[in-house]
Amino acid sequence: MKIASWNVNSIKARLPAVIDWLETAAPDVLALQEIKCAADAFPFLEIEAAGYRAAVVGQKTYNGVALISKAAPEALREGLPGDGEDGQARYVEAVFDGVRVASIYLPNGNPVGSDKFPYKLAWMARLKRHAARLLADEAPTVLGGDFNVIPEPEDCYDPDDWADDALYRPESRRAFREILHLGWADAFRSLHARRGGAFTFWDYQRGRWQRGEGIRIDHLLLSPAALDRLEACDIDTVPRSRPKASDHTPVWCSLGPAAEAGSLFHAPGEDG
DNA sequence: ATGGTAGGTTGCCTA
Repeated sequence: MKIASWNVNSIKARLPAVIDWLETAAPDVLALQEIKCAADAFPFLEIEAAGYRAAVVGQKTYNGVALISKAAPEALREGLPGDGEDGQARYVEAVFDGVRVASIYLPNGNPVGSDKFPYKLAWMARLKRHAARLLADEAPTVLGGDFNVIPEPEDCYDPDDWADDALYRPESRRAFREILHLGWADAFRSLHARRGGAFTFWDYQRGRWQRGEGIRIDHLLLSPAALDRLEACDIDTVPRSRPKASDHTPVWCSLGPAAEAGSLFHAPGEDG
């Protein structure tokens, strides 16, 4: 089962690129962020013509997330619990063939001196609470999305350039680690221990793509049951290389079949 | 110290 995440920076501007990627990469589930449109303005017909369906939590102009899938979504959750006053469209979650997948667009948080930074940290605290509850569920789970967090120095072309940015501030990185420490695994790092220079975002400005100066902020966090099934994970930089590209590129993972009941553990003495 | 680009909305915000 192939699961991917991609911040498309407007689904309308990126529709041909998304259709092309669905056809070439053939994910079972694709979590989109920054679709920048209301649900009733989402291009459902074009997505369905490509053989997929869409669960959309939309918003005009800003934010907006979706789950594109081959299978029908079950147990659909629209919005992150914990603040009924929060109207920003940043979270959608559903179960596909027994695997729960979330599409997360975590707040950017810049500039750090503004109220956007505490909003980011409060949102991360809400996400932590929800992520803890999800671990109590038996369904293997993938939290995919634009987390707007650079976890470690090797996830950035030049950490000094980002020292005071909300994406790299200690508070943001600590909150990200707190979620990991609940029992979630960064799928990319699980398979590529210290591979530096692997990025998912390159700023449109200053020729960052051409210079190879990116950051890794799009992540797939796996619950233990999903991590047990992890077979591959990588970043597909091809979409970022094309004309009219999003500033982000897809990250994907593939999960093998679920282990059968009773085969989860080795019998005593089996390993010698 | 600043500006550079892209997208959406509308005379400016977000990233």
